[in-house]
Amino acid sequence: MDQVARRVTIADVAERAGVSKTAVSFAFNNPDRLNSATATRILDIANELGYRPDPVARMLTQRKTGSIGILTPQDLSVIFANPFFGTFSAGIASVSEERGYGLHFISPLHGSLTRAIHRATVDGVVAIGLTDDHPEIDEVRRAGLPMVLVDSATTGDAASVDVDDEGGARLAAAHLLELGHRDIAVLAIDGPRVAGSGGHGVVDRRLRGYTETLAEAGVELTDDAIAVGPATVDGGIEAFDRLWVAGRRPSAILAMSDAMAIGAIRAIHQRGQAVPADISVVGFDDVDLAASTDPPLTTVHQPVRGKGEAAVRLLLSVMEGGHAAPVHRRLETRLVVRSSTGPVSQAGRR
Amino acid sequence: MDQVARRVTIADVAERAGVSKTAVSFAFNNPDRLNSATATRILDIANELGYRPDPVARMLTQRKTGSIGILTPQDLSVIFANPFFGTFSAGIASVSEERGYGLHFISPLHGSLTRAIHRATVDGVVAIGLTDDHPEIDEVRRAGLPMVLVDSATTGDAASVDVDDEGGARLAAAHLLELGHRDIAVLAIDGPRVAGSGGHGVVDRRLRGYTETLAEAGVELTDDAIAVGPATVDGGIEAFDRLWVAGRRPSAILAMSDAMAIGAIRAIHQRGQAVPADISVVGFDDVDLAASTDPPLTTVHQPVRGKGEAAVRLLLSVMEGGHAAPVHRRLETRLVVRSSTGPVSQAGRR
DNA sequence: TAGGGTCCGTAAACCGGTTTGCTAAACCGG
DNA sequence: CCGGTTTAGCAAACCGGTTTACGGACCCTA
Repeated sequence: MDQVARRVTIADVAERAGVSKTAVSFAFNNPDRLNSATATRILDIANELGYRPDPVARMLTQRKTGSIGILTPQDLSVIFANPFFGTFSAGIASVSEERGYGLHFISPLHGSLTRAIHRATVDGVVAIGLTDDHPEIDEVRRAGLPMVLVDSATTGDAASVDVDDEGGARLAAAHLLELGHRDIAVLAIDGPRVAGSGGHGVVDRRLRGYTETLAEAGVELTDDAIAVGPATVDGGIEAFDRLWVAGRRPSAILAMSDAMAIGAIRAIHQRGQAVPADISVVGFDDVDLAASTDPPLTTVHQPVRGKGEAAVRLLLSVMEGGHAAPVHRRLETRLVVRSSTGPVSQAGRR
Repeated sequence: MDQVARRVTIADVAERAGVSKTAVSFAFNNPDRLNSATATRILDIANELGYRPDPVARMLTQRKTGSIGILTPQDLSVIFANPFFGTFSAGIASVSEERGYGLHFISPLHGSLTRAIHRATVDGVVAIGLTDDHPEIDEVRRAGLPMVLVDSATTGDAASVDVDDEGGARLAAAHLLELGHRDIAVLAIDGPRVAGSGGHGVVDRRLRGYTETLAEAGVELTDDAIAVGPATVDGGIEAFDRLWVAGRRPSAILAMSDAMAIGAIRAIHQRGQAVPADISVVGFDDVDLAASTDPPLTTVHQPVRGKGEAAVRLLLSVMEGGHAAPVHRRLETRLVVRSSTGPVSQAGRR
């Protein structure tokens, strides 16, 4: 027994059964082509030998992998820390599982998303948070992979699923204005390449919604009222703290994600302030737990799970049919008012 | 141009460059074997043609896929709804990304986990929540894949990572006893095959911790004080509601996951009761958001992210070295007391 | 000038399956 | 008994790469 346990191949089964490889292959994939007695005999022997067709070899000949990729421009270790992503993934999974596809997450390997793309064995890709100008998009395109963009900028020729970010942001800003707030700070999501004007699509759109709505009410949103961080609880804490130590004392916060909003609330409490008595906070996403936070979060609802489902459905239709023109879907957002926002406080306001 | 856009293969590049396939392969993987001028010329031509080595073909010859699998006995669409899993995945991702591995999620396809395992192209598997007696474990073993079990029953011959579930559960139960609670209900996690005594390892261990600790104080935990549901917010809501409509009015709840605990709190509020004034709630996991719920959750802390990291590290060491004896790691749990628990109320208790 | 090393490149085998003709035998009605 | 149709199974090509073994050219040394 000094022999290393080699994998059982189709040839082993064929030899043992006294038939050709073809016959074995047929027994598995096309039993009707064989005498049913032979087929079951082959299957029995295969089973006895513990033979399982090598999925990689199968992929190679069939030119399909049976799984779809989820492309993220940031490390999964940070993306997964955002509850938004869990819900989004649940949406993705629900339809891909139903359709028999596995899930493969593609994230930058050693800093290179391009490298990760070339290593990935998938039949199609859902790219989340990649803007059109990201060079990696071309990489996927050149690889000949069907793709749908989620939360990008929908100008391109690829199919896409988005939500009405700008509209949602406007609702959030308008809500705060209505409550009398004038000194408002923004907690923005930190993309991998946030600098520059053409940056992160979602961030841009939301920011535009905030800025314009405030501007229409005569309130200017200056750059130093915007703090940036990853879309996580810790990111929200740090972003708010940076504003605070810089001396800003806003009466309200517009956070671009619920995770950041929750972080902000935590940081606010740590500074001895109350929400919403001293500072109001509005989130974005309306994740599952937003209704259960202390205080329950006022936030912009987007159909997170539905977005994932729609993305995969669209991807599958691109993979199977191939539309003439790329489809762009835009889902609705709405404001959900809970208890983290309230009228601006008289006391302590300058 | 009626020609379908065929993928550019290594042969195309070779022909165009007037060299052999071998040379092209070397240019990519072993440039030193070639005259550097030739190598760059080949690379240039490859680039110009838009050639990318097919990852599947590469996998086949190299006998490795460059990605690790995460095996879950339940549909991802429900697993991902639990914030625990996001954090756990973040842990997994952080070390697998660092080591250059992609992530592939393996969940039951059309109800069959076995089928999913055979389709999966991975170099190793982290199985979460699979008990030793699950037949799928053998399937992985027979496929010759290195594997580590997380949250299973550590009796087997496979490497494993667990936490001290029973100890944590004891702390939770003891805490409630100390506060004077005697009428206590349990919200248990619903596994795919929860029935039977040999069922879900984690559930068993936690339940044992609850039961024995209560029993030592003379409090019996009867079957009708245990409600079962998926480890999600909705699962917690439904489980509590079932207890409620069955007429149970416990003064405290032991939930096996924070998501369920939060669901329970929501359901309790809906019934017009207060937490912890009327009913105390203890969770399990201590997810990121547990400190931010209303009220902040008293819960059993386990190092969720660390568990993911440890699992992958262990898996990689199995894949690379291959230990003589399987390693079993057990991480600590501890009770974090926040505000969802309080002394049993005098009023209204029978 | 023979012998021995590098350097550069190639042909062919190989990874483990699937699929496409093709053939030989059995079957079938007339 | 004969031509035509099924039925059952096979050999070989193929998917797209990697790797081994080999050989020619060139250089150096004794």
